[in-house]
Parts: sequence; structure tokens; C-alpha cells
Amino acid sequence: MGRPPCCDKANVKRGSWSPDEDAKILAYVANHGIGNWTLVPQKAGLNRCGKSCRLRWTNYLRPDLRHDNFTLEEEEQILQLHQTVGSRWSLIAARLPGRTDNDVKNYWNTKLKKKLEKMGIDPITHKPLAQVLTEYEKISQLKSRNQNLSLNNEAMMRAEPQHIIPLRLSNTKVMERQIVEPLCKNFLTTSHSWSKMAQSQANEAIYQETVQSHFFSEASSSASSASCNSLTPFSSPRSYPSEPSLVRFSMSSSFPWNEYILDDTPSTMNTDKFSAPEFQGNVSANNLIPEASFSLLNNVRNGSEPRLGEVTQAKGGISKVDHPPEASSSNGHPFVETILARHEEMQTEFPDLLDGYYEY
DNA sequence: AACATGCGCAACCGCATCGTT
DNA sequence: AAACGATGCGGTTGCGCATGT
Repeated sequence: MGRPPCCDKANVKRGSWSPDEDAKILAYVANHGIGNWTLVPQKAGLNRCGKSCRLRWTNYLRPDLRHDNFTLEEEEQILQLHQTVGSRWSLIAARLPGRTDNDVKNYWNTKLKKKLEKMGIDPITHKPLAQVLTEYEKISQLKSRNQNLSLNNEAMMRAEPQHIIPLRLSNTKVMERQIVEPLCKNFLTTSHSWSKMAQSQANEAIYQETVQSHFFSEASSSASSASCNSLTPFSSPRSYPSEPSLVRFSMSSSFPWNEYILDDTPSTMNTDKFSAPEFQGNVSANNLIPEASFSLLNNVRNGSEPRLGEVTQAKGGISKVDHPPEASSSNGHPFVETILARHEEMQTEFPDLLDGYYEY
């Protein structure tokens, strides 16, 4: 039963690779190609674990890898993709030819994350830090208020389950498997556009079923973090804090949101970076997500980096940073206008529930 | 010049999933 | 069906170099 262990971990070499070892891997791959990495150390004459060999090849020796600095275009792409899929480095790297997930991850952790923080942007939510803090405060207040009132949330939710579904994020595994993964796969690896996905009744059914069952069945658990509470459903679950935060999903079947995804391509969007076929039709979907970080980055490049004070002046839930002309803007955008109108409408209907939350 | 600190990157670790026995 | 290894992935660590004091 089973297989023998790939290597004797106690007796294999670890640490940095020598040029000689690299040469052996390269020679082996040139002769035999890639496959069964557990056999590589033995066949190539290396005293290394097969896993280590695979890593060395994947992250460093592969001939198609680029070892130069990241370009501005790549930087923008990483920001946008991170905003969309979170810290799914392999997915992001798949969009950047010649880059590995390790490269992207390192670049994010050493450069981009700090850059965003310096600009007053939360690198997890891509929202202004002041906004994130405000949200967290309001969520904390709501939580304690609900505890004090012993509010019968379940009865309330059953009364309007299709409308507003609070979702505890402490257990995101189900969401990842049934929602995030399929969407990410569609978004990143196929010709399926967001508009097609939006049209998919099957997706919506899975989405509703999953989110509802998740909310009604899950017991909250785990540790705490204060940084991230208002998230797009496409952020990486692994990046979520475990604090049982609440995120609302607008699930009103009467609101034809997918129509807007189909048709609203902002005229001011810089379309160059979306010219690849896999991005066709995806532009609008990006607008569903706050673009504060991307806009701010552009401002920095234009020499007009906003100060934190400017960011905190914002109000109302949409990005408060002035967008440069080339970045997409919510101003005058039918989709966003409708969302805002809907927001106001629902705020009137459910003032307690909606107070302080963001809708995208 | 010597030491401390910070930074960037390569490598490792641990987990989840899938495939094999 | 169960046990186990292979693989893929994201998070973390450690080392070498650069910069600051």
C-alpha cells in the first residue's frame, strides 16, 4: 500500500544551490524532460529532495523565466489582479509571462504592499485605510448591538433572504470551492467573459444556495484581525482575517445587475491593458470593485499622490479618491448610478442593516 | 571601520488535493 | 476504501547584500 518516501529528508542537502547542481538539473531536464521529480535527484546525481529540485526548476532554472525587474505594466496588472482574486499568486503569475508565483509574491510583499500602505490604502481590501477602519468600527458596533438586542436574525433573514445576506467569513472554504474557484477559472483562463458568467443562471443558483446555506448553518469561529472587513467576494479566502466579519451580498433577483455588466463599458477606461482576448468583456466587471489603489498609483505616477487627509474626506461608500482621467470613474456611470440609487432605496427600507456597509 | 538595521530574494514549510497502490 | 506519496500552492524564514548610524 502507498509508495516509498521520495527521499531521506535527514540526509539531503538543503539551502542555496550551487552552479554545479543547477547544471545537473538543466542537463537532466534537457535529456529527459519534466516528470516524476522524485526520481530526478537520483538520476541527475543530486543529493536533494525531489521537491526541492522541482522548486529550483520552477522558480529559477526554467528557460522561459524572466529575471529582470517588473515593469510598470506588470505592476498595474498585479494590482488589478490582486484586487480581483486576492493573494492567489499562481493565478496572478499565470497572467504574467515569464514570472513565477514566487516572483509575484515577493514583489507584492516587498514593494507593492508597502507602496499601497504608504499611500494610505489597505493592501487587502484595496480601500483607503480610513475607510476600512470606519467600516470595522461600524461592524463592531453592529455586532455588539445585535448581541445586546438578541435580535432574531434568522427570522429576519427568512423574511428577506434574497435581498440581503450577511455572510460570516470565518469559514470561507465552501465559498472558495463553489464560487471563487469557478469564477477565477472563468476569468483568468478561458474565453468566458464576465458577462457570460453574469448570465449564467446556474452560477447564480449555486451562489445563492451556497451563500444562504453558509450563513444559516455556520458557527462562527477562530482568531481575530482588524484589517479586513468589507471585501469583494473575489478576494482570496486565504487572505481573509478570521474575525467573523459580516459581508453583505445583494441578491435581489429583481435587480438586473447583469445587464449592466453586459453593456457598460466605461468610455474613459484605459483599454490597452484589456486588449487581450481573455479580457474582452471583463472591463465592466472590474468596476464592481473599488479602484482606489489603482487610481492612487496612477496619481503617484502623475505626481499628484493624494495625502491620507484627502482620502479621509471621502464619504458615501464609493472610492473617495479623485480618479485621473485615464482611470475608470464612477461619475456619470449608469451602472454605478443605479447601484447608488439602489443603495439609497434599500437604505430607506433597511436603515439598520445597511448603515455603514458598502455595496458594489 | 564596525556594527545595526532593513531589504530583496531564494528556499523551505505545511497544508490541500489528487493520484496511485 | 484506506493509506500514502506527488504535486501545487500560499505563507514564512533565512541569508546575503545595501544602507544607515
